[in-house]
Amino acid sequence: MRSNESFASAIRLRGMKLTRQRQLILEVLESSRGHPDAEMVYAKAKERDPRIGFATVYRTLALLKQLGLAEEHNLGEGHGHFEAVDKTKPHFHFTCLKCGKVVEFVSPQILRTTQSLCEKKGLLVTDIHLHFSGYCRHCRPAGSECAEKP
Amino acid sequence: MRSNESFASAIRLRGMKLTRQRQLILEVLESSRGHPDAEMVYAKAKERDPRIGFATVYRTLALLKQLGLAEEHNLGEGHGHFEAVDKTKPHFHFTCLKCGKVVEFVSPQILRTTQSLCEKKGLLVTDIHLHFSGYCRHCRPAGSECAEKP
DNA sequence: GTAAATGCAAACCGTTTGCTGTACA
DNA sequence: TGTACAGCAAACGGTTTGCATTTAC
Repeated sequence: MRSNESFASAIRLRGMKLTRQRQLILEVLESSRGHPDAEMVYAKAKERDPRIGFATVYRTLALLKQLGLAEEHNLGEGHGHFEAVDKTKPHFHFTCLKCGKVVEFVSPQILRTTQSLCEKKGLLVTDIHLHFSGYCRHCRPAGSECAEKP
Repeated sequence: MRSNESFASAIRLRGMKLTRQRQLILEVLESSRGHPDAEMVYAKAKERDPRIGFATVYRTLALLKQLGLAEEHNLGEGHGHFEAVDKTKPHFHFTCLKCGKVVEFVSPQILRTTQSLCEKKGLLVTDIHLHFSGYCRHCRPAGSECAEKP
């Protein structure tokens, strides 16, 4: 909940209001371990505020994205998945095409390479969405050429 | 149109039929320079076959994806964009958040890093979707910290 | 008190599906 | 000629919007 104060100040800075629902949705997102979609956020929020509506969830998720407190990812399901941002830990996602498992990755090297590409082309990169898909250790067809190291 | 024969054989191998519409949609995709969405593909196809329908476009794009002849990308617009695959040239996309321009990237280093991550975790990667967003050279706010090299 | 946000339902938009007629093999 | 496909329109699912009401400030 440490981001609650920064949320409050960012909101007030813009002349917006810190409502019960907005706080709730941020809390739901921060306490979610995985990558909930809007429906899951709605369901979890509804447990604590049965009167909350879908529109509020979507509007608040959009607001959190704008404020840099949440990220939306396309994990290959055709709809958005959300995640509270921890700026100290940028990471990427792998989705198994068979079992649907999502694995998170950290790769400082990819961040570095991206930064260097950005500099070369004069681009200011604000977001990196790197999404792998394929087959995880357990769903991989036997004899596939990607060797597993012990 | 060099992929037409491989398209024909791939199709026949599966007991499917090589229709006028399927050939047309592949040709439209191959002759498109950018990253058309389904609607743009439909519009271009319709110029040459006014009776073609949306369903055929979607079904054929899905087929081309399955056969590895087309890729679908999320370029941050909330709907799919398509591209004919040139297997010799895997690349990534940057979208400018202000002017919408899409820049293509090649980075063997990122491919290598990805491959190495894949090996370490025992994952078989079949697809890499790397999408940057931010501001291009012309839309970048002045004084932004990402230095441009001459 | 007043501007902004909520909740509801309807609209929206990209995509998929069921069905009947058409055309490839 | 038989089977897969096309075209149409209706359904679908996720998301957005308009509007009356509520709420934070």
